[in-house]
Amino acid sequence: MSGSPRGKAPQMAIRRLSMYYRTLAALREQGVESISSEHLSALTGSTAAQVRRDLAYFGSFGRRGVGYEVHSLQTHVQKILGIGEGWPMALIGVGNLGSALLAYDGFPRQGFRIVEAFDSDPRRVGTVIRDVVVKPMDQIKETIQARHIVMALLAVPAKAAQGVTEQLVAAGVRCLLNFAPVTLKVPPHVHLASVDLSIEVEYLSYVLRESVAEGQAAEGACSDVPRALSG
Amino acid sequence: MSGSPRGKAPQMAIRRLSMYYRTLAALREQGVESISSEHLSALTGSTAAQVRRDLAYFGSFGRRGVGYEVHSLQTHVQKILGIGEGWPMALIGVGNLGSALLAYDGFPRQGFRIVEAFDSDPRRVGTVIRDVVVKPMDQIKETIQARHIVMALLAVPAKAAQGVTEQLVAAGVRCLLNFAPVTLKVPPHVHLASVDLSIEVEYLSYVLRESVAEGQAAEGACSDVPRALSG
DNA sequence: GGGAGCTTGTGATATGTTTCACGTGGCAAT
DNA sequence: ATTGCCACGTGAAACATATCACAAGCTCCC
Repeated sequence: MSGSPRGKAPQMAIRRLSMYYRTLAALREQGVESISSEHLSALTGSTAAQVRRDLAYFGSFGRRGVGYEVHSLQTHVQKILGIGEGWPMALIGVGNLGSALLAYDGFPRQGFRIVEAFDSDPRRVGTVIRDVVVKPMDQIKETIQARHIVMALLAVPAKAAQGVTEQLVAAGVRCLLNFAPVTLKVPPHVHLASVDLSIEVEYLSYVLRESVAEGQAAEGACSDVPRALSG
Repeated sequence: MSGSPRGKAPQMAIRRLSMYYRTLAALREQGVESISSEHLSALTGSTAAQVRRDLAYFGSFGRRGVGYEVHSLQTHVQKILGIGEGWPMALIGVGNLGSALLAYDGFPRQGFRIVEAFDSDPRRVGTVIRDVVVKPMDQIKETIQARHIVMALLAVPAKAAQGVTEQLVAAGVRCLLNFAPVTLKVPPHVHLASVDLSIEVEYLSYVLRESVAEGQAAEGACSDVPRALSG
């Protein structure tokens, strides 16, 4: 019954599943065949109960008294997350950050690939990075529709972000990962996640200031940042 | 009484304050002098009650019947977040991502500056990017201590991350923003936040899969990703 | 000065998430 | 077989966060 959620999983649970997945992959490479919720939680900075609960949202994958079989659990988590569907991705904006995203080997390793890249700068159009040819912006719609791309990475300047978003939505994109420091408006059927460096740095600035202000040593400042999946 | 929190603010509240801050800065550039919680919430993808509550954790900055004075509120939020303390930052790892971080203009704009960069690759050591000279790894400790750097951005390969982290902690760093896809272990007095691209993409993959599976049109798929500060 | 209309700040409430604690099932060894 | 131990799965409790709804306070206008 691995496909039937009992109740719906919190977003944070999904994010933790990603971490479990990565850890399981590493364990498998090391030849580890079985693991307990206790051990897995130690490796991912979670708690044993949390690991069990997170998995329980989707089914029952372990054996009482024994633990989880690494390979089987990895496969289940992979299915849950939709890794391996091999969703092709488009990248918009091939500046410093965009280039870094193209080169990021974490994506292909997890089964995601940037198959198209776009930029508005004529000097970048036509260049080839990591086997991907940079195309001009006016080819977004036809390319995305032709290749049935549903996920896009948005690495354009803040000012251009909303306009590009609308083009992408019009082209049929269903998921957006935004790197621009702006609040994007998208229709309800489009899913949006954002990586906002300023927010992360300012959050650290806040906790730093707070811990300095409150005598620092006192009340063992928690080093965990739940939302940011510390670690 | 702007400095006295009544109860402690949730992490998410802090992250939203970052968004309010950015929005207020933009409003000020546009010459807007006053704003209501209703309007501010619309601009940041929050709700009016949430805006008021988030601010109320730190004081009472508005005027009933009127709203908030943009400049004054921006100043207060800036103080709360510790922006303007001008914490100098160190960057470890000047690969694709590291270079992008050096070039990211969102940091200086918000008052954060990368003042030192390090890399283990001899070919990169000595190069200058954005006025920052790349130094070898063995100078981490002395440099960080000499310049009293408390925040570091970690853009090294996953395998090197834990080792470098320990060097940084030993050097006295208090805050780490980690970009490597690993679970870092840090002592309790060190604050840690992570940006993990695989987690973001896999989360989108999950919600996409979910929305496709559940008939997609049904029950207006929520496009908001609280943790990721959608938009 | 007084009333109308607006928006904040905040108790109370509802919702969501994590943690606890233990029943259940499974393995190993005697 | 029986005993002892282990670790999962899960209802219930505790905790955290978000939402509601309204009293308090301000401004403007008459």
